[in-house]
Amino acid sequence: MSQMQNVERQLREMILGLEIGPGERLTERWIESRFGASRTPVRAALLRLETEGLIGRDGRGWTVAPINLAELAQIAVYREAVEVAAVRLTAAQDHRGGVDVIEAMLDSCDAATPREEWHRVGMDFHIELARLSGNEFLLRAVRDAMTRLSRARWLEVRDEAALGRAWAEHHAILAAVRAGDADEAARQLTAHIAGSRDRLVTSLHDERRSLRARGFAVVAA
Amino acid sequence: MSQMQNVERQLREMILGLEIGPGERLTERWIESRFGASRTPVRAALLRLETEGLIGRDGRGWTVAPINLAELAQIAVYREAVEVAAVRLTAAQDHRGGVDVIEAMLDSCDAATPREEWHRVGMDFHIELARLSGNEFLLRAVRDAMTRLSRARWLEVRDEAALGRAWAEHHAILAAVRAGDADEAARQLTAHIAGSRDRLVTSLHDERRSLRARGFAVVAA
DNA sequence: GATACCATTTTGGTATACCAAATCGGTATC
DNA sequence: GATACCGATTTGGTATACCAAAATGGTATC
Repeated sequence: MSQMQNVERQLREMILGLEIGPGERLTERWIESRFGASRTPVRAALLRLETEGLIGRDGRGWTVAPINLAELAQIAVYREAVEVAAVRLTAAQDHRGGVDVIEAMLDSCDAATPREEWHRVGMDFHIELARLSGNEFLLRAVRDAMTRLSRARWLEVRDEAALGRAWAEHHAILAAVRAGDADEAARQLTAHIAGSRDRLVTSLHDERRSLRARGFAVVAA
Repeated sequence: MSQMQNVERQLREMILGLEIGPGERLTERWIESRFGASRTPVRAALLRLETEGLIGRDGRGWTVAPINLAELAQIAVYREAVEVAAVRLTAAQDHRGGVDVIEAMLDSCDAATPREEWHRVGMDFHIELARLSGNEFLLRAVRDAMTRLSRARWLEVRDEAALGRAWAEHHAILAAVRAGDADEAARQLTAHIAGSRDRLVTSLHDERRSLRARGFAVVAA
């Protein structure tokens, strides 16, 4: 694997894992020494992460993207458009096998599963569901949206009940897809995304002071 | 303007303007000498154009993205999802002023207008319509889709009648938006995108031999 | 005449040196 | 004590040198 991919992957993990906080400044020299690569692959990695929306330019210089509540709301609208389109395509095909795999993925989470795994599976559910549509652009869009939501979802304070509700909604979506009922699948998915957005934005809005106290930049809605 | 932006912009224009043909190989050294920049900004520009889908990697080395009929069909599905979502949002708001501006843009094209301008306005119509939604992600998605469609639309053999029909459909969409009729706007837009896709894929499929004779890589559906 | 093989060249990947501009610290002034 | 100013430092932008791997072309062999 090239140095560029190495730096890109590790830096992305540090940002998504909040090891580098939202709003934090990055210097190419720091990354260079941190990962033992020269500036050339570092710059390449930064350019890619910029297009992913994980970092941005602050005049000259680089900044980790802040948590932006208005942006989260806009992403929900975007997600709904592409995910509903994808699930409608999938429901119109015969994808029972693919649905089974996704359902097994959901069921692999239980009380003993670490929170990190729930987080990953919660995103992969949407990505894998989009993949079944067979449309590369819808898949890419969903993956991109999930990446941008990742940190916010990680910071969200989720209670057991909310997680259980989300999983029930996931199952309901799959059931509709399996039945080939595109309208019902779209309805369930729309409701799920709206609920997810509301919980997310409410939680982060309530927690914004403590997040800022941790040094995280949070942009209000 | 930095060298990187310079190279990126000029190279994009050369690719979209078909001065560099679909499927053609690019070497960093050639670009370097062609634009009088060193390899550092050249590499940065290439990385950005890669994320735009205008160039891709061919093992080691860079290749201008071929015209891909299957991809064009997938983009149509993607476009429909995001453009319909955007136009529904817009119709639900009061955007008469914005609609007027777009309509004036359409009306600025007449028999004396060069084909290049029709091409640009035909894409800007969809981009500006998406902008009215106020959603950055839907706008970005539409802009991205238009960029990827640009070369194919330029190669398309369009007769006067088809262009007139497209313009009439544009006006119908705007009328529905102005009336606040989201369902009608969505219907008109969906039909417009489907028709556009059919004409595009059919035209390029018919012309694929002559395109290949011009040295353009055309991937079948 | 076709093909396998080797030397040469070319290419992308990387490291690094240099520059101008922005930033930062400290000092002098009010 | 606040502030304006100036030099030292840091930073991103760029050019360039070097390397290993891949592509190329020519040659020898069958």
